[in-house]
Amino acid sequence: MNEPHIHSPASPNARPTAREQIAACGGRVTRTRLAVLEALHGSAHPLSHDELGDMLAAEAIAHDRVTLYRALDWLVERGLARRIAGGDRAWRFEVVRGAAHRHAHFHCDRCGQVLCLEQLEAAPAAALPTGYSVERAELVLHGHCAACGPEHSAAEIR
Amino acid sequence: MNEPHIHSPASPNARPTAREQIAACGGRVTRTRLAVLEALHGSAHPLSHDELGDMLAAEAIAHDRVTLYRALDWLVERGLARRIAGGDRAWRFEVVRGAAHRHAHFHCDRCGQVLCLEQLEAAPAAALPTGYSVERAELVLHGHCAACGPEHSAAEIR
DNA sequence: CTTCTAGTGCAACATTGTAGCATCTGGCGT
DNA sequence: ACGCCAGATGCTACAATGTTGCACTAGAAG
Repeated sequence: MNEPHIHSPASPNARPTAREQIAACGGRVTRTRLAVLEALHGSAHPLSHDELGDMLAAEAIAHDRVTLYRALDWLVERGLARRIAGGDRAWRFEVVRGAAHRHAHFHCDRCGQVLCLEQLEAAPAAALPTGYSVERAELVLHGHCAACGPEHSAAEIR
Repeated sequence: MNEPHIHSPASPNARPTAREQIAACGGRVTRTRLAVLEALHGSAHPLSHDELGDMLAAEAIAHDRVTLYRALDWLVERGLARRIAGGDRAWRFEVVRGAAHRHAHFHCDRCGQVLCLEQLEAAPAAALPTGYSVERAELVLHGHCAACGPEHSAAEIR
């Protein structure tokens, strides 16, 4: 585990660029990693593989699903991104903004959209049997987003 | 764990048997549903599809993965069972014991075991954007269980 | 510019879950 | 007890998501 707090020499207080973040982790700066990290930085909500794949395809960058998987794995492993398990069995990814900042997520069961709930902190450990150790907590609220409506069956959506 | 087998059709206050539960939902009492529901009732922790499949195979009941999927879907749909998303992309299932009783779960990232944390209620809604509605909250703690050890890499453990 | 190896791309595979359809059977009426 | 038939089952085939192995490409260091 290392410190991704390497700032650009010119602007020590600014958020490091994607390029700087990648280099600071000892990895090569490749178009795939760059594009993925920038896409995550630019998105208001966590992105699925599929969404990222579409974005990269639009930029004619990644021509392979596997490359994307590996780039994401690398980002997660280096602490630059975080993996979130949605209700379906597809991962979502978001950038890690603050070191210890963990927030809950909202998953729309209708359209699959995932939203960050910055205000809601995932409450950590309660009474666990001895020998158990908690590394992280994931709090996911399920329901319907505004676009999908509270209850009326909007069959035409999606 | 706490299975008081005191369920006769004549005692309306006791917990209904699996057979009664199924019949009460308007479904046919088949060996698959019966075996699945009883397996869930008898288990201290949520069971994965795989585990259930093995149990049914041992009893020579379900000869098909699909049948098991459908039986579980039916139980969930009728409110007799509940589906939990683990860290991997396999569902776990547990019986619904009390109508509104929702508890958190612990997922061992090493062996995949899931544990119920009865004391820990999944804290519901916080500030959500207008138009969003929450149906349920899932709180999952991730870490290592006692068998897998807190940090030493026990490579021989699955 | 050359070299070394991390990263990429491809193909094949693994796991988990669904769809369609023929067959069987639990519960019902007779 | 008998037969009916929609609901359940058991196939096979398929879909979605993620992983592994290996040959090839291209960052970046010298």
